Amino acid sequence: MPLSFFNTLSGKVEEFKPLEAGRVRMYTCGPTVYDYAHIGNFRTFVFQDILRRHLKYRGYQILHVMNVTDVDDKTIANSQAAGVPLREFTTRYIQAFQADRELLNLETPELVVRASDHIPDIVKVIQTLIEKGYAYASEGSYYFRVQKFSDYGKLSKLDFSGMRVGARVDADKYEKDSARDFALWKTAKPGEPAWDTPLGRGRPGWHIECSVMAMKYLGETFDIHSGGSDLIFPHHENEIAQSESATGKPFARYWLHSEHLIVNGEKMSKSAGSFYTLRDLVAKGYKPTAIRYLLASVPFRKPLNFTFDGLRQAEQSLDRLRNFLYRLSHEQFSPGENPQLAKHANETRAEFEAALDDNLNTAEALAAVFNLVRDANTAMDRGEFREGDKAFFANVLERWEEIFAVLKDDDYDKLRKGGYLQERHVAAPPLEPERNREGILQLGTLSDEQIEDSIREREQARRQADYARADRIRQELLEAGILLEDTKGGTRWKRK
RNA sequence: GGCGCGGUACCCAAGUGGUAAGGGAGAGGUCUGCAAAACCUUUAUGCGGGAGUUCGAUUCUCCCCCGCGCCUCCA
Repeated sequence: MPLSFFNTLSGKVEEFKPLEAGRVRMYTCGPTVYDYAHIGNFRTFVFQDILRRHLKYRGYQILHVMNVTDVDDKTIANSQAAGVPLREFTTRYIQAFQADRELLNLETPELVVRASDHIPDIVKVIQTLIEKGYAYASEGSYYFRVQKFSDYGKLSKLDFSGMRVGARVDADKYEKDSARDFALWKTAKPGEPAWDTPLGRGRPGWHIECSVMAMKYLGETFDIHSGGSDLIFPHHENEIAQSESATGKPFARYWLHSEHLIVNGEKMSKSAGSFYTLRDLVAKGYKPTAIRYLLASVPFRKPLNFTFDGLRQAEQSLDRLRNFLYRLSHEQFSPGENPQLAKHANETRAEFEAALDDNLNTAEALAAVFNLVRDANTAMDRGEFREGDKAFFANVLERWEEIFAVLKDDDYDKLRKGGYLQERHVAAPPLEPERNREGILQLGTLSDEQIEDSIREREQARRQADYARADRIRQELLEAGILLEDTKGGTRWKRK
């Protein structure tokens, strides 16, 4: 099957063919930076990351633009509440967002652009819309006249003919000719940030920034646009209306939307205590790579029910893969090659590639690799694995990792460098008094040297057949979050 | 009410008109000083419910039930 995606616009899985051979122009809706992003947001961002990684894997050169909404009602309200100027306030959250992205191994798009840096571009497009009769002014604000755009509703499949106006009454309703019209430009309100422009003093509406920035960097027609399913209406519908009215050309060709993450079967909510940021989960001791694994493991078109049990399962699954990787790199095998294994390795690569081509079926891509791992482990246990097979397996896993980016166990280093571990000085469970006094057995605080010292101590005890002491050391380390495994090649340790 | 996404074993989850991938968890076993890891065996005559089409449906059609989302704040 050729590379195919479910396109919201057509409602079908379609073969993907970019406008320009070998090149993909892609726009993704990024965060509104009024607070830390939550794991529901990251579900979408992980999906977008898998998307861009797979496109790269398939040899496309990518130009990926992600916006940051840094001027809207929420950013203004929160910055004012914090007593910090808007620009400074949003910059803080952009930095926090980038730090979270790095923890989750999300690649940085070629361009990350801020709405507030594009005011003149926005004004120009609004002026075009006014000239073409799609926009009108009212009390200092400008609105898009939805009725003028006959294709309105083609993305969301909403039928507006004869539909009564929704129960929710917008504050701007009486300024608009029609309740469905939406703001392109909002006139300045006292005390709010505003720009002096030919349109008057004010700020952009929400939707226009994406139309403007996407077209500025990607052209009037580009390949892929994506975001969470809640953006289909009104945000993306309005982007299409504005952009296509301004240019007379199709806007984005493929629209990809990820389904939402829910928590314990319900929408995340602060009042229900089910609202989690990445930091919240890290503070609870979960690894970012396990979180990425969980978010990536469910195909993007399926709602993902987040539970802590599910997160623990993800950790276990990931450990299985990492354990195999460890065996692969640390065990010695007899010389030669096992042709059957090499064949299986190559087949596995074809399988996970085909799975991803099929609308990014990550679950199937995972299954292919687990099947290979099981068979390789079996071969290793039976002595049928050969030194020459290593390369095939390493290659398959490396290729797989280009997409999933979860195998490298560098969470601890990244968390420490990012200052995340400061929140993790949790008191260790009861331990031997003299060790506890040293203060070195707190969770996540043992250095590699300290761990290796303890392991040497235990090795000595084992040689002397003092298993009680050896087991005690192992238990202490375990309580400090360090797991030991005695392998043929010596004792291996890892951070739980 | 309209539109959309789902409902597969204890949990997560793939998938197909021809008889259910994979992961986690549990149980038994092998290995190990013991663990851990790994391996082997085992856990859905069943795929929300009902009717229909068919030689045959979990997979197609219709109706119904349930969960989630959207219907101008929302990834």
